[in-house]
Amino acid sequence: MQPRSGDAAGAEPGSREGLRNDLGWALGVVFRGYAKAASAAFADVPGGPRGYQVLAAATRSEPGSQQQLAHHLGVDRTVMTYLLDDLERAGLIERHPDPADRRARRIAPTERGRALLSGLDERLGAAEEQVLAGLSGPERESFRALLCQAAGHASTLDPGASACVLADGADKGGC
Amino acid sequence: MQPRSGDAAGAEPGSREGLRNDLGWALGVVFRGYAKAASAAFADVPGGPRGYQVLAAATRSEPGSQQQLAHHLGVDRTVMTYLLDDLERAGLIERHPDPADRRARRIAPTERGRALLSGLDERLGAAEEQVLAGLSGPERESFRALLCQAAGHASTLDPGASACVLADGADKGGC
DNA sequence: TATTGTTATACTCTATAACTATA
DNA sequence: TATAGTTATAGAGTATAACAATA
Repeated sequence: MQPRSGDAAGAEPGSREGLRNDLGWALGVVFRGYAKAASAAFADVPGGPRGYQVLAAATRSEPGSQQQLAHHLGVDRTVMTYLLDDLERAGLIERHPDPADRRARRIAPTERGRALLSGLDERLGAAEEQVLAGLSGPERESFRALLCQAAGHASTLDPGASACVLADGADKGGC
Repeated sequence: MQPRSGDAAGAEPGSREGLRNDLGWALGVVFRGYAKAASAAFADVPGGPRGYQVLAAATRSEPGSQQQLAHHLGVDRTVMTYLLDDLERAGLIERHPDPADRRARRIAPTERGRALLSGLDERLGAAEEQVLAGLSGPERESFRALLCQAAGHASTLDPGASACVLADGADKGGC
């Protein structure tokens, strides 16, 4: 099996151009790898990885309205409703009407939600290590920093910028 | 509008832990940004960004069988069939039976496919710049290198490794 | 029997539109 | 009138299973 493709045509002279393409390929590989690892790690959490993200945002920062949080996580507001339904049904978060604007709702973690979250952080760490396994310690830090820098810039371009709302006073986006 | 969330609870002391989470968030932001930009750039290409990736692989490297290419791009083999159907219908690629294994098919670009591809590369460059806008020139190169390193490692872990098949003799995965 | 590619089907995820309540 | 959230519906994308041809 596996015919060992070294026999056929092979790379062409113009393969330098082909390398540029690899940003998209590499981004896809890493993203899918992370999504897969995170989904496995959070299999028992309602909503999976995004359920975790919502719980973390509700616990550790000021998530704002449902819509702001949805935008921050890159999901539709209707999806956020389903996500919060599941988390609330599981007793992990609660929706409180915002006194300032009674149309909006503020998301708060329950005691159970807070307790669960601390355990989940360890699992996330393992999943991240799996994705960054090809990098050394210093390389991982560089990669994290550059990735967050790019992401912060991209998210601030978005109108109604999400990151600014979540990270009080932090000017670097979500990082 | 926009109540300026600086008034409420704010970040908690334990926000250091929250930062670890941002790898997933940043990865999502950058990936979605890239996907969006690439989809817009390749709106008229059958299959969008992945149609481009297939066309590029068929033209500039040895894509192997449909299944190998599908694995490399992280899609199901059935999806690859639909993708190739569209590209073939548009006259961009052709499927030739593999003489060595007549179950398999080798994908080859048509003249029209080759001509289209060179024009698409420019569009891709613009899309990439958009995603990396938050990074300086040297930072972009570092980011590319680290990302490809991580992706290369991740894809070689996969059994039936995809990158090795595509990159003749290249030991660094697809990069 | 196992594998490549295809097809048909079912499922998941996401987006669209219509509705309630507040502003 | 416009907006936050909800709900129902439709759509895109994806995976599962069964099939034909070949190994």
